[in-house]
Amino acid sequence: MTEIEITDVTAACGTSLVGEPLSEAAAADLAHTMKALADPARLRLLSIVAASAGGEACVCDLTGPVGLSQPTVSHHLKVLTEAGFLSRSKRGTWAYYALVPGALDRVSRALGAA
Amino acid sequence: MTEIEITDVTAACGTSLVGEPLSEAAAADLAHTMKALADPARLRLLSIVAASAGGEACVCDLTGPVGLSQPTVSHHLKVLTEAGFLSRSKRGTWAYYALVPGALDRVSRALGAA
DNA sequence: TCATGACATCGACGATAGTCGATATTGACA
DNA sequence: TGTCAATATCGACTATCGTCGATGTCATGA
Repeated sequence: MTEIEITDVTAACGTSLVGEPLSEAAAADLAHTMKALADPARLRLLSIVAASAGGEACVCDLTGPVGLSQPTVSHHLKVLTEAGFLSRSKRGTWAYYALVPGALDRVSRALGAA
Repeated sequence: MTEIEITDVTAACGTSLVGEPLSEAAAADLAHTMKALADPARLRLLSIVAASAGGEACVCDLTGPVGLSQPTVSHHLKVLTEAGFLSRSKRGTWAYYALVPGALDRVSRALGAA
């Protein structure tokens, strides 16, 4: 992989699990998106960011609550960002992560919810 | 793990990602449920079962479309069944798998959708 | 310019997951 | 009872993932 993929979650938009059989490509895209959510540390990071004041949090605010090292937290945030669930804005020395609006809703719809 | 877990998907019911920070246990439960959906083969199996006539399909109808060996398909179906997404009913020599109604909807709601 | 602090990247390790061939199990049928 | 067909389980291999310590990068401020 030579380039960073962004807004991966949009790739699974329009496809629905319960409609017709997923193509091989659509299944791979959706699986890649779901894989970003298939980790307890990443789910907790998402929920903590969502519950933070201003809807954003920096890495230093996240390492404590999840009980993981700074490199590990940074890695998980990168996975979530590349999957299209988080956005990153660097201000000074700090990197603030925020939920991408509608990203989780797109996954919900891909799962067949109306 | 000495016992088979059933209706795993119900464990994540009532919790929402965007509400308040997930507890360690809730995150582990939801991650386990999402992990069952984080594989292209399993997503295709779910969609094929959903699109089958009568809403159910036997293993022999599934090995061909997904292009995997019979033991591998059987393994994926077991994961989906233990996660609460599929139900298994054996009639004669055949094992028919069907979608568990509402299972995917519960995941959608856990993701924060209204 | 140099030191400090926040974050990202690297390299490595152990654990887990997906896949297969071989084999066991179970039900149907002659 | 014996054979065959459908499915499940087992054992092994490979690949991928989560985690960490060490190090690199960059902005701030003395």
